[in-house]
Amino acid sequence: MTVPGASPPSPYHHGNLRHALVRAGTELARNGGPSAIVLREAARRVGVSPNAAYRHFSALPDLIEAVALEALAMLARSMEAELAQLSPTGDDRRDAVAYLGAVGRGYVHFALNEPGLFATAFTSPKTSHGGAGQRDQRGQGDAGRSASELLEDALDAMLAAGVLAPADRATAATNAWAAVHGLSQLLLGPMGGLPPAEREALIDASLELVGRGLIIRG
Amino acid sequence: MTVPGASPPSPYHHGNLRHALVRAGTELARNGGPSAIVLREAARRVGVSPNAAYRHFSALPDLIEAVALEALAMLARSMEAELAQLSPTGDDRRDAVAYLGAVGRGYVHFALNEPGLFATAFTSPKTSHGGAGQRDQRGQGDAGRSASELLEDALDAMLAAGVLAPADRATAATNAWAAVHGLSQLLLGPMGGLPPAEREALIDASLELVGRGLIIRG
DNA sequence: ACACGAAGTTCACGATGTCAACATTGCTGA
DNA sequence: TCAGCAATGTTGACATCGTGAACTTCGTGT
Repeated sequence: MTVPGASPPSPYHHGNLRHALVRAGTELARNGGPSAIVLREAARRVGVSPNAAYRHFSALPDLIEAVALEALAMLARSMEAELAQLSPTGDDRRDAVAYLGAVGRGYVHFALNEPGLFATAFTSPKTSHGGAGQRDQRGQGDAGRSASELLEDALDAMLAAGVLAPADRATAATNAWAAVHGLSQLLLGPMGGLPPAEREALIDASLELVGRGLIIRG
Repeated sequence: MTVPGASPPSPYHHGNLRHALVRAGTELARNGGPSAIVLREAARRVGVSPNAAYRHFSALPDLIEAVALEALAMLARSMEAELAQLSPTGDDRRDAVAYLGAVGRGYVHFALNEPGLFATAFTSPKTSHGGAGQRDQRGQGDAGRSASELLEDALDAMLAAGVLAPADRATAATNAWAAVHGLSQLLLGPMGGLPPAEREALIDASLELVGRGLIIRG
């Protein structure tokens, strides 16, 4: 019987080298961040010559970009996981806010659990130095929604439930994203080594502040 | 006439190699970010052999760290510049809030004007991958205050003026920092290429949200 | 006057990204 | 069916990088 995923034993023609290299690169990035993604090492782990990679990536930054996309997908999955353990109360207003909170928590938790991949996900393409770029809409989770789409969904729900002022809708995504992204960055960097308890408290406080800023006063 | 800053013509013994290397490294980081800091290139620009650097830095990460500190100082100076063009109204409450706004604006503007240095400033020491680390309290501006100290000053002023609830004081710094840091990151990355007008508007909206979240309701 | 230590230099090595030329494979059209 | 072709890997080579070891210069204190 032929196993569906297994490639027939051909020393040449790996089967799906591209995926294998991305996986290896992801593993490298997991500890060590984007700068730990080393083309030769990835090839070595896959058991292929270094230059074979050039059949699938124009150069190193291309591999890194592919890994970043993979990381982005994992981010989305982390959010989905948090959303999954949400139990709707039936109160649309409350549920919408809870939705947003779950999205935020999924984001921060991914950053904390996978610092290397998180850093890689937001290492901008080419030139590597935080420059501009919009890889954006790919990197989807299991439900086929990207991280940014999940956030937009939450905000739409809030708008529909009437807890978000229409005037704020436009900037809400950026503001919420910024708050959560910045928090993650700080928790990983300058405020690393914070005891988990305090950390969780800080996350909650931060998410609450986002809420306070966004939610219609009443 | 001997120029004050010029070192006497000694081919050996550069005079202040360390500073020179940091300056060269800073220039490299300015375009290209932390990964563009190349020890050999820095030495080359200073006109010295690569290994001379090892008399002043234990290894590459040490140089990068020094450049990061320099970048942090520039960040503080950017904030100070924004603060300088503030004209107090005499209304403590209003002034305190304006102070916080200026700090935030200085932060974001530095990030936008010097993306490479900004990225370098927040590249954590060693291992390079966003891990933990607290270089923190150095990297001061011209007034001798670090970026984080300037932020704390603003919050203290708000507390004194009664626009910040004492209960919020503890988490305020992190929240404000996170919002501004995240915004910078987004503006540089996924939302790069945003027309300057919209960008400024977004910055204002974001800073206002921070205010809304922090300022005592009334 | 002179040894000594700090600051630079040269030589050398292993690793990396990438180019050019060559080898192997599997599919495809006559 | 089978020759040939494009895709996929391989080998060899090169410039560059970070870094260790040994040597050289030079200002200084005794």
